[in-house]
Amino acid sequence: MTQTVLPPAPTGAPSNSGVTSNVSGSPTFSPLYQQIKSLIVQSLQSGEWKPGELIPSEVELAYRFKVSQGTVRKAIDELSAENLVIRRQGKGTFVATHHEAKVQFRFLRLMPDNGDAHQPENHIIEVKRMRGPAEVTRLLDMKAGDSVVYIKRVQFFDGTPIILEEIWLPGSLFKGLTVERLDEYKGPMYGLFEAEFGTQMIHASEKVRAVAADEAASALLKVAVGVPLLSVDRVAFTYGEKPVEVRRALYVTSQHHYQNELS
Amino acid sequence: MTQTVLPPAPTGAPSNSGVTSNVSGSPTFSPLYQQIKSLIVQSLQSGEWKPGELIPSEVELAYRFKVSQGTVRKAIDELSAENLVIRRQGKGTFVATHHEAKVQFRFLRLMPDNGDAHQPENHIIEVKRMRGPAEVTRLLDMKAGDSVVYIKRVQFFDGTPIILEEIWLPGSLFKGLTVERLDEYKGPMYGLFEAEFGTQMIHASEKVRAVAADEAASALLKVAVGVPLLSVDRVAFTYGEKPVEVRRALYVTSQHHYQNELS
DNA sequence: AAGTGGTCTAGACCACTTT
DNA sequence: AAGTGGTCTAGACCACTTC
Repeated sequence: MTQTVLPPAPTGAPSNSGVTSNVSGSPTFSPLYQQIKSLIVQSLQSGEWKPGELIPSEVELAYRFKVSQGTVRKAIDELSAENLVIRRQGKGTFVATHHEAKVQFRFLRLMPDNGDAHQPENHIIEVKRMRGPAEVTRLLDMKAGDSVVYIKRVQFFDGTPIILEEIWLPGSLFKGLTVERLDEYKGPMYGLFEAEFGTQMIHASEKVRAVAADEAASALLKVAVGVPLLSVDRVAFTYGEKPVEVRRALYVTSQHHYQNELS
Repeated sequence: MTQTVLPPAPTGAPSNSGVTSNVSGSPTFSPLYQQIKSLIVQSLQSGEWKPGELIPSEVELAYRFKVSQGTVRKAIDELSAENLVIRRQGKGTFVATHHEAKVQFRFLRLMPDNGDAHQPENHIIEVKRMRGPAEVTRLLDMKAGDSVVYIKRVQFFDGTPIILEEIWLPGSLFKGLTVERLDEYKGPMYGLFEAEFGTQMIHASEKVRAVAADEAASALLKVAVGVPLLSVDRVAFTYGEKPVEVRRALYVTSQHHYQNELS
């Protein structure tokens, strides 16, 4: 410990060549890794790397953005924590996709009280284009009266109707969406949205209440009028916190429950 | 870029002096920062640093554990992500406490449909010690028939009864818990558990259903029999994934909702 | 053997808070 | 000025996957 080697060439503050220079005192300061993160999100959003695909390695991204691998790593770490990408040691980093069981559990919290979860069976009741109701267009950040796609469906578990859903989507983003398209598609609806319409749902906000079954719900869910149902109002978002789906669901919770982890 | 400075003294693989040596091929391998994390959790659990208090700085912990500051940083980063500690730039890292609004929202997801959340008013109905029901002792990892503390209470928001709860706690951990103790305590119940009984709730798992109000719920929540109520069955855990509370709550959701973020 | 992400170190400077 | 966490770099080796 007596040696006092000459200090290495001072690296210190990064030069930030290639990315917005972080001048001290700059009002719009943001850390380099956040800027890198934004650039990666832009590439995800633009479709440069599609769901399920491999994105460039950390070394390659570091070279592209002219930053250190550690900075790229921190950016990807956060994207991984937000479930936008999935890291696999030895293989690389992949764009998250709804064609995976894990992801589907994140967006459907309904579990059977005992036994394992099965794939639900979809019965589309109605698909139509319409002027969006005021509340829907407000939640979707659209102009009043803008066109939306409306979907009504029932989901069966083991032959029993459990979920009744109404869904509203921006008409501009889901032009070719028909009942046939929905019927022929196997797997989760968000998988269809991702594969056929290039819209990736990355997070959602839900309001849950207990309500009584009305005549319509009673008929479709095969329960008596007045039976308690779980009402789940969802707004789902794609990249950039842009709302792209409004959904109102009713769950029969006599044999199922909504599972939630508080942490 | 032409200079090729002589390489710095090879540091390379860490010697790991002071902590379990990570011999390659060891069957019980775990990264250094995970071991550090466990040691920090032990200190939290033992009460060496109490809720709300400052823990030692990264530099100090690095010296204590004989690892680099970066390794301590990664350990604390994860603890911060898990809400066990809170980092404050310039000040230090603090042990998370239930005496904070933020934490309370994490454990009570009920929000008014419009307007701001107010502090609820507690009305304790009953507190007693009893032999734990089979399902309760099972969920709490206790032996059948072990002693538990039972609490029944109603919570009022703006003078209206909204929540009816039954709570079961291990008798051994909550010896002096009485109705007076609960009545005189202002603030969230988990704050009392933390301050008076040294038990810190760090996460919980909930099963949510819609049920019909029975006679008892009807009387206490001032709603008609049969009205749909949100049923929330919770198991709460302290350090080390140890279950220490079972709670069954009924929420009136005509003016409130259970808020949940899917991400 | 080569490439990927995962861990660990060492050192510099920045932003923020307190003394 | 001193101490804290926050950012950034550079380089090493490890664990895992594929060729």
